[in-house]
Amino acid sequence: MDHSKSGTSHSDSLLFLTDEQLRKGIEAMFFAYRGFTADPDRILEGMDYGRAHHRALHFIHRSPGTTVNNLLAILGVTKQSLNRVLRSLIEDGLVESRVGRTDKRERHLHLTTKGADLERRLSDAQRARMRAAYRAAGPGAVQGFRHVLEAMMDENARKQYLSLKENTP
Amino acid sequence: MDHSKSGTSHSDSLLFLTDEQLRKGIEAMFFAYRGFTADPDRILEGMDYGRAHHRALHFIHRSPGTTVNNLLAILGVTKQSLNRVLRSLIEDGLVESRVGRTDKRERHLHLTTKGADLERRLSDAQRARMRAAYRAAGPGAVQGFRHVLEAMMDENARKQYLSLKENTP
DNA sequence: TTGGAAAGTCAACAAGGCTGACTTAAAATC
DNA sequence: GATTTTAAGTCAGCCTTGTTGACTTTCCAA
Repeated sequence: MDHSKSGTSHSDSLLFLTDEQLRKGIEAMFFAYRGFTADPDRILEGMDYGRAHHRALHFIHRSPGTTVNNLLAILGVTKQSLNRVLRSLIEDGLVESRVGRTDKRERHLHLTTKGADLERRLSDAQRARMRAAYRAAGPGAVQGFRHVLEAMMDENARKQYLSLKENTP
Repeated sequence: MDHSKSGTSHSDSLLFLTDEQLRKGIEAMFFAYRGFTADPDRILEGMDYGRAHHRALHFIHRSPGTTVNNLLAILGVTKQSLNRVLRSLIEDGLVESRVGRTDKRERHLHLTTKGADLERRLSDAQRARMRAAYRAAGPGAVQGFRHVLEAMMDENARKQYLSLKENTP
């Protein structure tokens, strides 16, 4: 517990961090995450879908042809939990599940036109908020934001995050 | 949709942001939030408590004597949802509910010694991760991180965030 | 040919959200 | 002083999204 005079804003390279500063960061994460999910949540309410469906659509869009196992690892949920979500998306014709060519046990997931449409609505909203936040915070802030978030991830998640293709910062 | 040459990292003041860059930010939020909640979740698993209890403990610790209505506004959940959480915390002797002096309808919430102990365990873990992330990202990153998160909040949440006392950045 | 991996399914449960309806006590207003 | 409004609490029931555990089918690989 290092209580350094409470409220000193030294940004020297030794980086003294008071409990106050750290708590502010923690609370910022809490409130910001609510904003981060608010727009997609609003779009999805009324449809039969929720945040879990959004996440599936996002990562299938991002990595077309990904396998179920792959998606499982990225989302960090159980097979049964993902299956419930995936089943409804496939039944409703938003996602297509193709039997693997080389390994026929695998299913490769793709968005249909309908699925891509919804994904676009959701990600447009989310990108718009992100863009506004970046603009408001200024050019320097963007790098710092990403660096702190990356350092906050679990080792495993960071590897997955970095290995998602098109990774040109 | 502005596709500017894909992957150019201009940090000029006009701040051209490609969809790729924005998507990376979105995914960073997703993976980082998992890390952010991982340690408290681990501590709480096995106890009868969850993330909702953690949040209540955090904000009661942060604003001792806060009323139920106040907490409701900060957490952004319904009375019934918060009540379930609060009830178990009070029954187990982690939180004390005191009748208001001036307005006897109000209940003012305080942590007991036992409640403060658990809160400390949880926030120590969360602060340790935050501190490590800040250190890894370097001095400049901290400001950027906070600025972007603040700009990402809903108007309402931002006001609540800023009005939480001891706000010395 | 057999063992193990990928996918899918059924059942049951828990946490933590929600709505709606209603009570009690006390403050505020008319 | 009577009435209305506010703060808190409660009961019942529902939904989403997570969990375990058990089991099947298909198919690759040793």
